[in-house]
Amino acid sequence: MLSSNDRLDPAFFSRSVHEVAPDLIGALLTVNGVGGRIVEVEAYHHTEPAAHSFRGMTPRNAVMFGPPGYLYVYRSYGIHWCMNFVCEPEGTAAAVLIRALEPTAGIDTMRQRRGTDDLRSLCSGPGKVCAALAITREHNGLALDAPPFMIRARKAMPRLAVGVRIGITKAADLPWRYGDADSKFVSKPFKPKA
DNA sequence: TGCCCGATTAACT
DNA sequence: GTTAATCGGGCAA
Repeated sequence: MLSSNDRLDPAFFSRSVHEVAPDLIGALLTVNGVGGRIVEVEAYHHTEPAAHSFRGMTPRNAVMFGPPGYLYVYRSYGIHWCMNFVCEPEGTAAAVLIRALEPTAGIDTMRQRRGTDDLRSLCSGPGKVCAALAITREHNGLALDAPPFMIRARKAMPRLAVGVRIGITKAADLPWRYGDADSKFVSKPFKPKA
């Protein structure tokens, strides 16, 4: 699952999105050395209607149907980019959306790209993450275990939070949003445990 | 070809 | 809390 240098490889991503998603919380993600600690993600699976892959393969979502450990990038609301890690065995068409990072590397670069100095709003949302990391259509379909990407397993176990996904209307009740319960860098607070 | 709507964000009131 | 910005994908005709 982990290579000797703690880099996450395709075997890590070949598991269920519901194992991969929580395991990504606390992992380090950088693109060309710029990035931070993953604090919020969401899982998407072809069996539920909120997933882009729900209605089969199209030119846009083709990468989701490919092997795990690759990046799926799409344009959101005609304005933003969102990045996903393809998971599960090839052909499953499941992925994890990266929703928020705690900035740790290349902070000045991210401040410039985002046009703000506020650390908390630098990467607190999927569109913001891609803006800060300069992710665009060009990165769609690239392997995650090779430059410019670097994904390292977490060093310490965070307290996990789970909730419903944000900004969707279909399958809106599925609790497939995962986060670090103690991070203040998430896009929206997780509802406290009942 | 046309039409509707979205895995969002920032700037409003 | 509300809403405009902005455009490509997916589906109906």
